Amino acid sequence: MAYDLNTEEKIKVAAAKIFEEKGFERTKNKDIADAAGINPALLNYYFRSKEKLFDAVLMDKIQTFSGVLFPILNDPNVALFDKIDILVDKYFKLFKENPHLAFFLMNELQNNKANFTRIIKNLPPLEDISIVKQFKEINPAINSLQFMINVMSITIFPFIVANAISAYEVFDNNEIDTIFEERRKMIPIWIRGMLQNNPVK
Amino acid sequence: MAYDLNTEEKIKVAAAKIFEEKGFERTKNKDIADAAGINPALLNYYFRSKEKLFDAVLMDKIQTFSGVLFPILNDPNVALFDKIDILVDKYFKLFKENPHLAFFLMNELQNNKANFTRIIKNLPPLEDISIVKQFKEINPAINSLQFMINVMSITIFPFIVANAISAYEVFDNNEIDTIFEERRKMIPIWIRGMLQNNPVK
DNA sequence: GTCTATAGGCCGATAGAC
DNA sequence: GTCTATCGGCCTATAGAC
Repeated sequence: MAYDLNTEEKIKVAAAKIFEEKGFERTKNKDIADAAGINPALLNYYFRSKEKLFDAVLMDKIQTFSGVLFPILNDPNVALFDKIDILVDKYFKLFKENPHLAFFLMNELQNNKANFTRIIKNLPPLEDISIVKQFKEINPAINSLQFMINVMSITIFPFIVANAISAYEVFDNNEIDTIFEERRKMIPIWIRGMLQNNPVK
Repeated sequence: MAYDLNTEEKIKVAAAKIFEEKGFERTKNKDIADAAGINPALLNYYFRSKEKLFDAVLMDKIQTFSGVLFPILNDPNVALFDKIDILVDKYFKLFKENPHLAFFLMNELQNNKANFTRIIKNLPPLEDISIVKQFKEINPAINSLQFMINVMSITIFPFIVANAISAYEVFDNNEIDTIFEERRKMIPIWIRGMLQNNPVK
């Protein structure tokens, strides 16, 4: 915890960490207060309620996640496999710094539909997004959406599982790093492989 | 709710459904009692505590999930791509019947480490599992674990997300069915494509 | 702004009647 | 076995002193 934060910022930083690890219900105001080194009553003083604090934190996290995603996917000046390369690279950095982020957002996507609905409804239609057009150029017969699903799946899902099982000591940290480092390099190649081998459905 | 169940079974069936949808904390004893059509006190009479009821339900669900997985992956009489084909097919059926199952288990993998540790520690070593050997036969240079991760990722992750976003009405149910039906057919082909295109790391 | 004290609600568990 | 009534703990929120 940095010492130059004001009380409001301390609360938000601590809350972000603990909500991400434990979710809304299992996080108690006292947990946040202890982590922030403040009195629990201050949480209500600054944020009115636990729920409003949570919403503020959630919005930040959604922004962090999608701020990585959309600018890359929708930049027509970046070629398809460069896009995938950059996307994978950025998500690997993001999840390394925020190991619970993917899991947390997955959870909230399920629990907290109101907050996500607004965001999803504001996205441009799929067929207008640059990467979707690029998939179609390479192979007009394929379903671009399926490839987007595949890229996201093989990028994000392993982080969710790896983080969940990290406490089980099936692999040590070095092994996990090696596995992910290899994935970072291979995912664009795997996607290429999927595309080449793809007949009309 | 079937009418020929005894009270204990009614409670467990109702609990399985609601715990799967909402998780442990957000599920109240009263929710289960209402769904089962019984008095909330009976939950404690039969299962002693909410937590013990949850554990009983969780064990069943882990059994359902892994009961699909391991017999297929470890059967040396089934060829590699037949394995993948069967695996994908079975999981698609399972998740269609239990839309929240993958999400629920993902969650508990994170929250409920004690219950999973025992199970994971009892698995055979990776290199002894039939499908891992078969990956190595096809291409000795590849890392089989990575392909297992890829198969599980592109199979399971889309169900987690699709279910979570189903309330958002981005796609209607027919579209979602079509997308998943295509995935069911394509996943083995995609995996083949990944393998062919894979140099030594 | 920050603290202590406590109100007030919710919920799991149990006692005890039937 | 099943019900009603209630206890007791936990936790969020707030009143009020400093």
